[in-house]
Amino acid sequence: MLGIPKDTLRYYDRIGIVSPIREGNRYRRYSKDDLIDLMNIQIMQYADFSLEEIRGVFGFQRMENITPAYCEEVAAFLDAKNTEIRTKIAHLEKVSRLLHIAAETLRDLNPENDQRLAEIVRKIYREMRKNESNIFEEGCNEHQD
Amino acid sequence: MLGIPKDTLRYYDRIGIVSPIREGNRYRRYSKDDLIDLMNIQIMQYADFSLEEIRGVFGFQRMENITPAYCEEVAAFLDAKNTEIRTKIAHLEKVSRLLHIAAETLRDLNPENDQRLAEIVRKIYREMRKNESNIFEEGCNEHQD
DNA sequence: CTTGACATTGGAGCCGCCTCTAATGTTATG
DNA sequence: CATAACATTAGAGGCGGCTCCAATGTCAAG
Repeated sequence: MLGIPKDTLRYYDRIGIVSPIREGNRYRRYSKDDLIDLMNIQIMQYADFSLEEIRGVFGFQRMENITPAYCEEVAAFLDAKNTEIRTKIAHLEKVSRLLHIAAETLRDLNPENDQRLAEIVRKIYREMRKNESNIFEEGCNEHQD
Repeated sequence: MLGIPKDTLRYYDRIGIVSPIREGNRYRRYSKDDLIDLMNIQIMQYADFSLEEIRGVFGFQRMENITPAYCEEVAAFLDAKNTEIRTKIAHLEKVSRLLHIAAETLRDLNPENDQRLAEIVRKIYREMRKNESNIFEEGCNEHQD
């Protein structure tokens, strides 16, 4: 119904994310609530949550304690995730600019493009390792790609 | 020097991505060119390239055939990657909006927010499965999260 | 009652990218 | 020349999320 392969359903059961009841013959029987859970899982996966995170949310939600405090807690969780997503977007934006300039430079070789590419590469390199010591400054200044 | 763990360097050697020459005692000796390769690898990894893709690029580049045609080929490769990145960004933008609205809805429960959230979830659900049949319309219309 | 199509299980394998271990070899230092 | 601190290797393990397999159990149709 949801397009989830059977092996995946069994996997979810195994790791305790969606555990349908069993009939007398040990066959899994998915209730409406299970289906809703599975749909929520699909949405949360789309939204970049790991199964671990999803399990965390569901673990709490299954108790019927839908208090304002709980809502706030979940909202804070979502906000944190959103911050993470925004960081990823910022990273990808930088990468996109880098690729654009790199392609441009390859297509139209001139000092100005070279300059811009070298600049952006240096910037990225610096920020890639802003938490490390800069030991590497010694033997690498012939980096003239 | 570059902050790359030794195990990683050995791994790169094994998979043939950066293979330094060996001294008489079989110890790896990294030349300046190797260092430059490694820096380029770091940049390309930052830019979301897999080692497989990186190997592809390097395999060609090591021959000295830096013809315009080759430049164009690499540029096209970068463009393709950029398109991919832009797709990812678009996806994450959608997710970010979803998370924002979800958090808002949790914090301020009212029909209007509910409405917007349901709307966006439905939209995502539809586009998540635009290539599948919609068999699932039958038993799931009580999805009132 | 047989057959075929389902279900069940534990366990292995896959992907990319490391990361670690154990057994062994080489080098610098005291 | 002993010892410590490096290097080497093959091979295994780990992550997350499946995916597949073989051996077995259950059920509906003919």
